Amino acid sequence: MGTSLKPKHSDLPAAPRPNQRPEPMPDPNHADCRGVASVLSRVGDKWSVFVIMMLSDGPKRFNELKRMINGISQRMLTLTLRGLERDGLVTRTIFPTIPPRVDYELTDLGRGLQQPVKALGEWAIKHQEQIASARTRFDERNNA
Amino acid sequence: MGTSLKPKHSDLPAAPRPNQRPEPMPDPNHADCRGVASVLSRVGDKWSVFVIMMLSDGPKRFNELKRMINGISQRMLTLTLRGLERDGLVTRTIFPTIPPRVDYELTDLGRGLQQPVKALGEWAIKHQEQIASARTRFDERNNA
DNA sequence: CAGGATCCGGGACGATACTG
DNA sequence: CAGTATCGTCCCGGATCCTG
Repeated sequence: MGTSLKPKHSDLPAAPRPNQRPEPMPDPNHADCRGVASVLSRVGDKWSVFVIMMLSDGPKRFNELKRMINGISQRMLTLTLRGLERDGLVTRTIFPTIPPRVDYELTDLGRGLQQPVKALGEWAIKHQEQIASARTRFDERNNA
Repeated sequence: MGTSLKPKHSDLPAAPRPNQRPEPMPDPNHADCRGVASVLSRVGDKWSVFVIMMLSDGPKRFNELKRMINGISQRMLTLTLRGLERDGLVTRTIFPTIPPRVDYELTDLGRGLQQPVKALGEWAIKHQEQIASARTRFDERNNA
């Protein structure tokens, strides 16, 4: 698989990323497939994307992010940040002050990822109406 | 959220897309957020991406896709194709022959989506080593 | 303030069996 | 061949309580 650690079955507390399954491997021409898929999963993860977006303009603190994203639980924020940190997309800097302070910041890699993601986001914005109407049409023509 | 139909709670049989949750809305500046997020989810969905890839070079039949993707269950293939069809990314053409034959083909919209997706894929390939090593480093430095 | 530990429901997904 | 129906499992993710 590539991403997860497979703690066997249970709910490993601080799991770096409880994502992905055993990964049956779609048998592609390129063996890169798995790695690519795991990156795509990152992008498909709503929270990860939002966090990356919020970090666009400089480092942020934990609760700062939590407030900005509004709707994320602290559990998911922690998990998401751990995942991003694990992939080398964000850095986590601890200030041993009291009360404690932790800053999260995009790495160069993370900033690099922003570009293709934004491209996709712009495509999404540009075509969201087409998609929305396609959906309603499909739904209408397809229920009693 | 924009993608699903919310059959209330149960497992609606032919649900266009049993994906996504109630969508707490991350309170972004742009209201586009939801629509964009749903598109990103599409891309994050491994199967959807693979199907789109396999359809790059012309229309394919159901079992043809199933064999090409190898590892996908017919259930997920059906669900995935329905989702893509619903979003107007692929078309479904039925030939009332016997035995039945159904062709799936990318729409212009679907082909358009390929480009940003490929951009992302290329980024992923280009940096997968960085990410992989970041992961192992993270994992090593972080377990007893 | 930043996050670990736990409990728990619901939905995603696979496997199997059946149909037009 | 191209699906649909049903069942069961797993695990994602929210809510809550606790700590340094």
